Amino acid sequence: MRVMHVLKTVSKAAPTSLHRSASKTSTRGRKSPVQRATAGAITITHADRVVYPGESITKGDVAAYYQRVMTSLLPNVVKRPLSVIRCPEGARNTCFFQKHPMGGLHHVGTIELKEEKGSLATYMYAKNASSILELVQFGAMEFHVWSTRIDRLETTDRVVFDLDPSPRVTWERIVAAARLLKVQLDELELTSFVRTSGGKGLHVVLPVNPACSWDLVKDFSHAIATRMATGQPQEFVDTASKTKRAGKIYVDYLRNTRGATSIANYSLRTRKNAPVATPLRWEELSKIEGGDAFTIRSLPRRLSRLRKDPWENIDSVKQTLSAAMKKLEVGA
DNA sequence: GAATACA
DNA sequence: TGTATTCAACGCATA
DNA sequence: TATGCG
Ligand SMILES: [Mn+2]
Ligand SMILES: [Mn+2]
Repeated sequence: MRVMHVLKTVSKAAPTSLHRSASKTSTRGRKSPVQRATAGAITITHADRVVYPGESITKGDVAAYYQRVMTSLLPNVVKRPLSVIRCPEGARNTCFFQKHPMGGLHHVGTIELKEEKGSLATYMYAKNASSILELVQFGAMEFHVWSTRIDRLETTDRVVFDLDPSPRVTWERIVAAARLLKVQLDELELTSFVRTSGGKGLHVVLPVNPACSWDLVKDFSHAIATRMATGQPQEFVDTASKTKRAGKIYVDYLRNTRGATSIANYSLRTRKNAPVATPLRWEELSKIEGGDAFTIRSLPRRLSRLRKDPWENIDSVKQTLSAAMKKLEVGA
């Protein structure tokens, strides 16, 4: 069984189905009945190729995973500039970060946008399930999004605090860091959300609605990061240097700049056990084992168990940074 | 993984 | 037709 | 200007 057809989603209510074809010769010569019958579907070639060697997880498993989580993945991905990490020969071989579209894509949106140097470049964005699955066919494993939307690139609707621990920081300290951050945001009357990164750390994310300037989210998140690093210098740093980070947690506020990306909810990571960046309820943090607690194996079970996405209401929250920013300036 | 160059 | 080669990012901060 | 970093 070496090719697989992944059908387009018909509607949110109807789950997608997945067809496997055992035919190896059908791809040669005239189009086979199978290919013709699945017009509009995405073909996954080399579905049996092992892409996570330690776990014997195949490219077909990755496609099936993304199909399974699709209705949860898409809301926070669609119509946002999208980059991928591709590993055409598996997570243990050469992987690369890709932001520009490659030849052969038919279901991925493209947008010309101005880069920092002033020139235009073409970026990708997901339009629907087919966009994601086509990128999987091209070897995409991880999905990274901008904190903005393609129809209003100069404003942002997210603040992302990326808590990046040095290797020896314990999980308990990372959880404490996220909770401390939440308390500070609560005091500023800002609602925040938390997710595992799929790596070692956590992300704390707040919606900004209506969307605001890049300058404002950067200044705000920088001010918070600096306050944490100043208040508890034994625990936090606000610069990326690994040397200065030793034994501490880097509060990475630089996700909050035009062109920066963050891992998308429900994206896999190219790490051992195929972990998933997983949105959580704050109350769950006490029983989570680590930033890689949910994996390609366990996440679908979690999804079946939950009645709604923990971040379901993120875009219903109306809040801005202006009042909070003023309080910070006064307190500084 | 796909496009290209070449045997 | 088969096989080898090449390519697939960018912006910020710091030193 | 050249890395380190995500
Ligand atoms: Mn991180
Ligand atoms: Mn290859």
